Amino acid sequence: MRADARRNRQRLLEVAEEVFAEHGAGASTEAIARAAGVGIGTVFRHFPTKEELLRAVFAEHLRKFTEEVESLTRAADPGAEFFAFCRRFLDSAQRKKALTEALADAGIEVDGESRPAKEQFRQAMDELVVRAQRAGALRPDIDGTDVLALLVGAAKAAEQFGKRGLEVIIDGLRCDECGTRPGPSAS
Amino acid sequence: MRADARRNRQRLLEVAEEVFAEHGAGASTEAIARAAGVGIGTVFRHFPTKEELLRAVFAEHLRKFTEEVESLTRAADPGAEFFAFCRRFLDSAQRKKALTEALADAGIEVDGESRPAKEQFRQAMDELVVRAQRAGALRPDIDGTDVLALLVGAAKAAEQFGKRGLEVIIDGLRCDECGTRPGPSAS
Amino acid sequence: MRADARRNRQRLLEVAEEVFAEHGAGASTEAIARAAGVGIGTVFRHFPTKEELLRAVFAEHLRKFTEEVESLTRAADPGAEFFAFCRRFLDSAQRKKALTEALADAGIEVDGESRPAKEQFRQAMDELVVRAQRAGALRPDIDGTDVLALLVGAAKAAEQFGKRGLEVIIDGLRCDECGTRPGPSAS
Amino acid sequence: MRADARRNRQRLLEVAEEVFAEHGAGASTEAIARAAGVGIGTVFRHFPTKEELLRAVFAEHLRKFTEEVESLTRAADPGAEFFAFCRRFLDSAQRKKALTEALADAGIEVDGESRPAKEQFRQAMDELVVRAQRAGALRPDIDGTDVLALLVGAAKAAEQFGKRGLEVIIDGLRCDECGTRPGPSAS
DNA sequence: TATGAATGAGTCTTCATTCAT
DNA sequence: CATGAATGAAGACTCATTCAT
Repeated sequence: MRADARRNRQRLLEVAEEVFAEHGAGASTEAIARAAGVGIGTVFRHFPTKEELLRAVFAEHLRKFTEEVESLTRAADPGAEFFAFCRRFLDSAQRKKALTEALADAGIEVDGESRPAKEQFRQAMDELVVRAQRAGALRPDIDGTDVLALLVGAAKAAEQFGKRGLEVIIDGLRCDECGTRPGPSAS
Repeated sequence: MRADARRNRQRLLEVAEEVFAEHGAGASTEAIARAAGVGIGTVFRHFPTKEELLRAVFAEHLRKFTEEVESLTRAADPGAEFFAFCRRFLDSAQRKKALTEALADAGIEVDGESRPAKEQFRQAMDELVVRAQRAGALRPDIDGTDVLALLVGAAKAAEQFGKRGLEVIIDGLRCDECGTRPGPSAS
Repeated sequence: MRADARRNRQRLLEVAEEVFAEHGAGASTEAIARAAGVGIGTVFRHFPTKEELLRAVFAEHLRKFTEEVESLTRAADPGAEFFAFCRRFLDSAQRKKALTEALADAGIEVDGESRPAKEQFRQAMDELVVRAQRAGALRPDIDGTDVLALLVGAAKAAEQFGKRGLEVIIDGLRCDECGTRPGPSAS
Repeated sequence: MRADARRNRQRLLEVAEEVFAEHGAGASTEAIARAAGVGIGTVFRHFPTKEELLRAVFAEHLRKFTEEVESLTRAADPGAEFFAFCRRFLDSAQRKKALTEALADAGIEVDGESRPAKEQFRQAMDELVVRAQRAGALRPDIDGTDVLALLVGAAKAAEQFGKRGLEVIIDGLRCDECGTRPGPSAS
């Protein structure tokens, strides 16, 4: 029986991610239940509040995202991989405005449960950044949080203006002229 | 009597800007009426639809913003002035998330009335950018729209992460090494 | 000054008749003010309540209608004139559903002011009927009120089904076979 | 659970018929909810729009009415039964002004769902009329739609003037003197 | 007196949440 | 556990009526 429940919960999370991504956080709980093929009561059994559902969806999103970032730290060319990651981020952000905005909130809300997840996520980002910096591809005066901020901002900008802004940001991040730039040389 | 009405309308716009900026576009019309100290009927008399109210608030915001940008094109040092403007933008965007997001939409919705206002705004931005580029302070391969995109993105990022991201963007925008950078040298 | 007022009042009555006839009694007072080219305050100065406006419009309608009916009692051929009147009634009722329905209420509401008007109207109808009856064209067991009822009903029916129903009613009203019909011979 | 819902829906229909009949279609949805002893949300769950509620009430009314008419076509004396039906119609129309008016619209609105119901209703009326005509009790130059029109009109008239008008109409419908009347002898 | 801005009760409708089945 | 019917607070919008100008 609990297998059913777990399967339902998972399905709900996936469907909700889909629906929220498409219609924003304003999507009705009923719409999600319908899309998941369950009764609305089931949604509220698993997530007693719409906010909790949103939180859970975001947590799942964060989890998958963290996983991806972590996997990148095993890349051969950290510099190239870093910038490829940036571009990939924008692509995926297209269809997930709401979630990307939620991702932006990763810096703020410090309530219990998702704390560790956020911490892990930040560590992964930092690791990614540090490796690229060590490879001399990335300016040394920023950290993972800064990069996330810039990417979220770039995604926001891309919503309306296309992705040209990202290239400026990337140029600002590069360290091609590390030696000549006045920026600090220590992390 | 029309003086009263105009005063009320103006007051409503200001209050609505305040309220929307604080609580987002989801703020209830009633809340705005309350904040303005008028009955709800008055709000709807001036703005027959919530959307029209939002539009009007945004139009006012855009107008003031355009004015500011235009005033900058008379600055002595276009380069310095440009970067100062960027920083000022972020400061003012703090208290106006919703409006800044609406500003982002300036690129999209092309419905009748606000069209000219947007066009004027874009021209002002372009002028600002071109002058900074002529002064050799700004990379030549971008235009006013790109800058707006980046600033909106930076503001979005700053909501959660502070303003450090802006510096990266600014570094990406600079043209200290115009000659050495691989970017195109023509506008 | 009072000339202005009187002219305004008259104009309002006419316009209101028009508007109520077209959009029903649900038409907004503001719409009437607009159509009359006056401020809404003026409407309420002349008719302190929407209901009073409706009443006044109806009273005017009734007055004109009574006039017409009275003029008919001077006709040469009372029978022919009577049936012509019936047909004319339907034609004019087309564009004035709401008023015709209001006319139906002439039988009911017995509040002060319009009492005499209704009485006068009923007398005119009775006179019209009696003359047709004396001419042997109309069955003798009905009175003006009955005829009004039938015409109002026919008008209602005609809204949806066309005017064929009227002919049946007319056949029922005729007295071609007065002698043979079992109906009572006294009024 | 669906049993409950069905019961509620049925109850709502009945109550709504009552309320609309008494206060007209302008009666507030809230009033109906109150009268039915349910929350307003329940009304909107069953009938997502006030218009849909009105439609449903009318459809139910039409259904019952059609049933009654159909049952009459099995009567022994079609002529007597026909006129009895006319009189009964008026009686029932008393308490259902709004619905009777809606019935009048049966001739007009031709939107999807209620189409078949209206068709069935009209057939039943035609059958009723034809049988009375075959029995020599009804003039042959009219059909079911005409009769409905006349009855609706008579009901409207009766609202204000009582039922005497109906007798005139009935006299117009009779065929006692079919041979002598100038009306056409073919259907 | 005319005006039209202001008012707010009332209307339809949505949606998160609860609970009987 | 799942279901979906019931709930009612809240939101956008309308309109008769009042009143300052």
